[in-house]
Order: sequence, then C-alpha cells, then structure tokens
Amino acid sequence: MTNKPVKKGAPAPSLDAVLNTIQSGDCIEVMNSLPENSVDLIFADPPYNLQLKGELHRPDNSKVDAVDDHWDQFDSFAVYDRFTRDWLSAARRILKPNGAIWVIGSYHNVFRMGAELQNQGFWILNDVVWRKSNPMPNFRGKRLTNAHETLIWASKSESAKPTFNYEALKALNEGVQMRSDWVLPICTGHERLKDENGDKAHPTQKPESLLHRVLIGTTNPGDVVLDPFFGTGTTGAVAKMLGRNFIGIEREETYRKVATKRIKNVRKLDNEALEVSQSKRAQPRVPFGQLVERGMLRPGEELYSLNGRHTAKVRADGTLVGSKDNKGSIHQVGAAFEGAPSCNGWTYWAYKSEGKKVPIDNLRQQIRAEM
Amino acid sequence: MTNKPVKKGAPAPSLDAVLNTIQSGDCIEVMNSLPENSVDLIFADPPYNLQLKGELHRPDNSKVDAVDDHWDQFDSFAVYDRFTRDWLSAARRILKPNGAIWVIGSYHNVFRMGAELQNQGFWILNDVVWRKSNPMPNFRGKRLTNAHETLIWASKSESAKPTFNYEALKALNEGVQMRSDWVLPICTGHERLKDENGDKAHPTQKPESLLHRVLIGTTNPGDVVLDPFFGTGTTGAVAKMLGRNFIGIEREETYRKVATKRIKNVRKLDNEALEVSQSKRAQPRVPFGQLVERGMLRPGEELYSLNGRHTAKVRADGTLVGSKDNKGSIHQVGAAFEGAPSCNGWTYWAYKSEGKKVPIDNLRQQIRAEM
DNA sequence: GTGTGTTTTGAATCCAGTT
DNA sequence: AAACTGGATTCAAAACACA
Repeated sequence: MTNKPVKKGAPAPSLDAVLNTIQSGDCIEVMNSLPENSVDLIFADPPYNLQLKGELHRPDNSKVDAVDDHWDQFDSFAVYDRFTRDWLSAARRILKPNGAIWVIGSYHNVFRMGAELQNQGFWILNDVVWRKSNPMPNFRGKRLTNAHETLIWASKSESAKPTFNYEALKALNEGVQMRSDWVLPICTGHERLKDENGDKAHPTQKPESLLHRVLIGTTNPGDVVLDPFFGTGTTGAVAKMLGRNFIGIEREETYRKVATKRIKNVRKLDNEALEVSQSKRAQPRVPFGQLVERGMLRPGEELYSLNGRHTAKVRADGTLVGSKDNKGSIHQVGAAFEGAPSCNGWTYWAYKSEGKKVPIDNLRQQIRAEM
Repeated sequence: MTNKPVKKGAPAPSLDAVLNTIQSGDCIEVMNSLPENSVDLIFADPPYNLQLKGELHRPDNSKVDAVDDHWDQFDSFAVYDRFTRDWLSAARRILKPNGAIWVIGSYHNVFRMGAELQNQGFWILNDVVWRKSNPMPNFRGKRLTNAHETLIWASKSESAKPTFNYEALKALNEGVQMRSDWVLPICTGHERLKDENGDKAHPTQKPESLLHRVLIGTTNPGDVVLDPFFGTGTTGAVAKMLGRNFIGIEREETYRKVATKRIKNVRKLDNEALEVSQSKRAQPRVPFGQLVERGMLRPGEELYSLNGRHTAKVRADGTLVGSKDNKGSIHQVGAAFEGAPSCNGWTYWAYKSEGKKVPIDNLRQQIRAEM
C-alpha cells in the first residue's frame, strides 16, 4: 500500500488490506489513507519530548542510558503541539463513533495531549496512573522518584458508548472494582527485546501487562486496534494473543523488523488461558511518617519504649529525637538506646492514650486495614 | 484592605499586613495587590466544576452570569483557560524567583493547568499522584474507580533553585526516597468540617496529610505560603501547625468563617518537633587540607582506596600523588584511578590506624563535631 | 541443581559554589 | 559569564557469578 494521503473523492482502501500488518511511514499519512470510522481502539505512545541536558550518572558513577533518540527531539512546545494536533485529528477521523483512544505520557507531554484531546472533542473517561513497582530512582536527590506515567482513556464524543468490560476488570482485580491506578512493573528481563549487540532494541518498550489490561478492559475479541507509534509492537503482540486485530504504524525499519519477528512468535491464547498473572499482594509497607502526616501521632508527642526504659519525641518528618539527643528513624533510635545493631521500632515503641501505653504497631494495623 | 488592582507606580503594600490572614475577594485582584517576588510557595486547588458563574468571563470578555447560561464545550474550555491563565500569571508575579507552586486537579482540569504552567514558563519538577486509599466507587460501573488526583509541582523557571527537603521526605518514607505517588486517605471523620446542619462545610476539603507532605517537603519554617483558593483553610491550618506563614484568599464568606475558626484552634508545634532531617549538603565544607594542617594526617602518609585496589601519598598542601604518579585532590586522584568522571574522595580513601583501614571521612566528622 | 552474593539497569526535563 | 572543582547521590528486580 502507499502512504499518500487519500485524494478527495477517492475511495478509501478497505481496512482488511492492512489488518494485522505493520505499515511503514509517517503515522499521519498512513492514518489519512485509511477509511474513516473504521477502527475500534487506538493506543498511542507518542514521543514524550523529554528535554535532557547533560549526562546523568548513578552514585556508583555508571552512566544512565538516556532517551536521546532523534525521534524525541522537538524545537519548542509550539512544534510539539502542532505534531500532537495533527496526529490526534488523523486518529479521530478513523475512529468509529463508539471507538475510544488511549494515550500514554509523562509530565513532559501528557498535559498538552490531554488538553488537545479535549479541544478536539474527545471525551475523557478516566485518566489512569501506571504506578511502576520498580522505577528508576532520582539519583541526585533533587526531585521525587518519577515513579509513574499517565494514561488517558477517552471516547470520540461525550455521547459515545465505548466498550468497557467492567466485570472482566473487576475479576482481574480480585473481585473489586478496578481503580484508576495500576501497579505494574516496568518491562525488563526476557520480555525486554534486545538487538544483535545485546542492547535494548527500543528505549521505551512498554510492558505487555499494561496493554493486556487496556485491551481486556476496553476492547472485545475481533476488534481492530491501531497503534500509530508501534515501536517494537507490544500492542500488536498483546492484541494477537488476546484475539484482537491490530494495525501498526512505524517509521523506523529496525523497530518494524523486531516487531514483525516478535509478533510472529505470539500464539493466540485459547479462551481458557485468558487467566491473568496477578501481581502478588505483599503486605504493604507503611512508613512511620504516615502516622504523623495523618495526625495519628503529633509532632512533639512522646513515645515510650515498651520495656519502660526510654522515651523519645516525634518530629514532623517522622523521625525521633531520643532523650540522649539521638536522632533517626524509630528503628535507629531504638537500636541506639539498646546498644543493639538493629531494632524493630514498630514493636519497640508505644504512645500513651488515656494514660495507657499502646504499641504504635496498632496504628500501622489501622492503616493497613484501610488499604 | 481593598481588592483593587495596584495602580502603576503605587507602592505595593507590604506583605506583613496580610500575613496569616484570610483575604476576601477575587484571588486575582488580591494577588495583584501584593508585592511581586514576595511569596515562597503557592498551593492552589482551583475550582473545576465549570459552573464558576461570576468568576468567569467569556473569551469576548462578556460575563457568564447564570447557572443555566448555556455555552458549548469549546466555549467553556476557552473560558476556563482564560481563568487559568489569569490566576496563574497573577500567582507568577508574586512568587519569589526561587519560589515554587503546587496545583491540584483531576482530569477535568489538570491537563489545561499543566499546559498553561508550561506556557507561562513555569518548570515542572514532578507531577504527583495522590492515590486515595478510600475513594468513592464508580456506582454505575461505566468507568474505572476515580481513585486519584494529580498535583503538579513547578518552579518559577528552569534555572530556579526551589526548596526541596530531600532527607525529610525520605525520613517520612521510612528511609527510602519519596516517590511521585502518594497513598493517603481522603478527608473524613473528625477532620472533615461540618456546617451547622451537619453537612460537609466544603465539597472538596483536602486532607491535612497531603498539605503536611507538601509543606515539609518544599518549604522551610518561616516561609510564606499563599493559597488563592483557600476554602476551609487546610493550607493555613497545616502551615500554622508547621510554623510557616500563610496567606489565604477566599471569596465565599461562609468558607472564610469556617477557616478562621479552624485555624484559631491550631497550635504551632514547638521548634524541636519542627526540625527535620538535614541533607549532608547543608553541613559546612571541610577542605581535605585541614586534616593535614591539623596533623590528623601527615604529609607522606599512605592512603588506601576502600576497594583495596589503589594507594596514594598525602602531600603537604593537601593534594595526593597516586601510585601512577597522578596528582591532584582526593577526588581527582580517585576519579583518575577509577576512570570515572567524578569521585567522592571522602568516601573513597582510608588511612591505616593500628593496621586497620579507617575512612578519612571519620576525620572530617571529627572536625565537624568541633565546629 | 541450589543457594548466595554481586552486578546491571530502567522515558530523567537530577549540583552548587568559587574563581 | 564561563569554567572549574568539590563532592553528594539510588531502588527494585533480574541477570550473572560462583561456591
């Protein structure tokens, strides 16, 4: 097929010709060549427009492999906004009236995408937070760990009736309603595709678990899912596995090659195999600081060791000052008092309530019960 | 005070007059009456119900005057964008060059706020997800549970140096770096303010735990924190408790009343509880040469890298000569040995005392203890 | 194979003070 | 103003190495 925009009046090519293929070329041109109102879902992971300055090293002096690819370079917000407007309106044209779109991004670009979605008349259904269980830390200690990315799920219009498999998502979530925050690990290990040198084939490969949840929740088997920034084809691989049809668009030949091979090796699951690997539910960690933030303990309040020998005062940042001016976490101060190498502060300290000592662990239990 | 915009050339009123008060009136007018570059932090939770009535003007500057005033979706976004632009630029003017701003919103408005922040030259530092531990479920089962809201933390410019209490936040999070996703319960129970009928006093009262984390992390005691959409004064209550100064602006008298009473009952914590964990960066610098001058290390003495691979000799001027005849500071020689771009010599080198390797950092600690 | 310790790595707008 | 330099800074998971 050609990548030329459709001429006015020319019959749009049938969708069947491009079903379950990867089209080469610019995604706007390719989308413009497809028939309007023909696609059930669009999943788009466009360049984020990161603006990285110098190099970044980890504390052990190793260099961080940055996303410095040419396709992520834009001269200004104006240029990026035009790009966003153009590909979104091309996507909008080919979407069925009851179709939906997902976009994913970070704070660098997601606000601009969200605003443009709204400007074009898309109707936002949810924003979804992908909370990474193993994000890259902030090595210089100058910011918060950038531990999430944002997805936006939107229908073509306010009155549309997009597919939403409520019960399937509820089942995925151990029987309770699926929330707008999804805890999933980043793509590593065997799932992460490598090139012939053993380097990562694509700098920003998304985990299949993310696409799995998107496709299970917002498409049906047989639906057509289009990904205009196909990369190494995670969308296509998961779509094939789940019995959905995909259309990929990708400019870079190297990515297309990797994706083609990858998808060829995917086998469609039998229906019974659609059971999902659930993220293990470990006992969630509760930082002591949360008791302070939540007002369960007040800064300045006295804590008492359960053995009755020591006291310490709570500070606003969740650390303690012991009566010997020893500062640190509940564990550190406890250990210092006991001259022990370590100490479980949760079982060491108590607060006073109506004159009685109550272990602070009770407060932790309370928080866990809410989670 | 009056709410008129400041006339050109008129002296801006001193900030002291409004410190720890709640100003009535339109937040844009009040902010315009304050001196520029005077506020350390702005926390803003703007309305986004698109029924802003008197607060809003159409793009052609005609006033939107009634609840049932009909405007189409495009109009309403344009109106909201203008409102956002106006209050953000008023906020920008009064912010100190190294000040910062937090805004909070949901998918209805946060993308527009984020884009406008960037357009005005604010520099996004993080977006933060407030993950609600007890959100309202989606009753109709047509969407995901809307279980989070988004905050954006931004400095006034790319080159600004905003306050960030890295160690304090790390302490709040049980010793690991604070992430961009914050799990906190919504505001309920005793904390939720009620009116005389027992109904909630404000529809979107934010939890104090959220403000606690914001203020501990990005302000210092004595800073000035302004909240242009004060509501029932959560920002003021937490600011007072944590020894920060606040300026509230609120147009609704009922909210001002509730907030005034609420804040009056708050007691400032004593200074000891307000002290938070300090970064090493805050500690005084000790030149390595001082160890030599003070005779803690002798010129000619051998140093050993803690990894056991390299040695170097101390020279009288506090530089080293490595075994490869590489000369320079403790950092430079360490970096040369490791072929690394940089090296912290304090943690790289050790001297021998009674046959045992002792990190030279111990000697620095000793000096700092005397200071 | 099994268990244990070490190394590697991930969409990152990641320094501050002095000369 | 630009260049230099001291020195502060990381978490989880998987791969890998080795006993």
